[in-house]
Amino acid sequence: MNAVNPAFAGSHDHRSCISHALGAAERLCASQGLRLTAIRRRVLELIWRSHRPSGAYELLGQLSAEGHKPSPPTVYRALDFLVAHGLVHKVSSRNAYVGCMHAGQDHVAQIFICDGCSLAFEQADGALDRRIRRNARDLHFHIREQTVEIAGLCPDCAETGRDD
Amino acid sequence: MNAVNPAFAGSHDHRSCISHALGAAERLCASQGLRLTAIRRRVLELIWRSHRPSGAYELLGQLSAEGHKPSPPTVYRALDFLVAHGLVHKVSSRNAYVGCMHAGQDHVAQIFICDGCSLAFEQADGALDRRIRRNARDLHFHIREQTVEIAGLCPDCAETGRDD
DNA sequence: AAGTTAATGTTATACAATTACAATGCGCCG
DNA sequence: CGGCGCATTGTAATTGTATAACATTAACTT
Repeated sequence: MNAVNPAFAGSHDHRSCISHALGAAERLCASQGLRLTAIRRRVLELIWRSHRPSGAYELLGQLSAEGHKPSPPTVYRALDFLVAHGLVHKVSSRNAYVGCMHAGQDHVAQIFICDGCSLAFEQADGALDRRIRRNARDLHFHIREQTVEIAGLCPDCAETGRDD
Repeated sequence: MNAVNPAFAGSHDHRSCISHALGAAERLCASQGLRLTAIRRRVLELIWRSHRPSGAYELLGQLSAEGHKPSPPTVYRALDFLVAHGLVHKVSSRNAYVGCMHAGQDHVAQIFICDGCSLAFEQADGALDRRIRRNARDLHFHIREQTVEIAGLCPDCAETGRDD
């Protein structure tokens, strides 16, 4: 797993990232009877423009630039939908949103975010998840959600000395 | 480690929590040549009033109530100081701050936060930390900071069915 | 005492998120 | 077809969170 790292690895065919993500979203919505409406789809596409987490108002700005001019609740509702159905992850430490690389796969994600270039990479280490669940069990704590975010420097930025 | 859970365990002598935290802060500042100024100390005390993460504007309100009337940057600067020196942890998933239970002990914390009563409990599982560090190393990622937050229900709230 | 740096004060603003309510679209059933 | 019910979107206002930029004060150094 995680043999190659699409986000941190040198270059990758990002077009296929996008189409893969959109395809997965469509399949997931179809299979679960969910509606991937125009805004939801558009927000998902915008988020997938890159592997950098997007802020809600950044997305709002991009939608406005297209003439669409939605207001905050519209964007937040789309984001809520996408997050709720596992198509997008919220990056709490940045108040931003990034496309999920394992949509529809039932996983717990850990997200690495580079302080230099802002690229994010998602990992799904089951052993890590289990360790956290075990710790919770020992505390008699019932987990609803895990937030695991690791900030630092990606290989590129570490090498070139970029640090913010 | 973590034999007893001061936050989730039934009652505990919170007065000693506070004095322990303040004492640790004073010792740490003394030993590192840092200045635990009046606001910084006051903010730390306010944070330690409970084991529930406090929002910056909540602290601001409490300071105002005491006649102190600081403005946001003042509080954020105090918080930045406390976080930077490991006296307080930021709980990103809640935009709030909670006292660190292992100040000066060089650890990586995982924070459990109850959706029911908002109590937070800090754990420092070294094995978990090492696992994350190992994953990072495999990705050639240089960690600056880990954010590990687990939301759910504490033993009490799980039992009484409180869920928000 | 003057110079230097850290800390705080002040004003304004940027960014993030939600509340409350209105309007619209869409499926379904009679 | 027409109308009911529900999900979705639109709109306006507000609340909450955080920072920028610059002025002032306090403390430490020589």
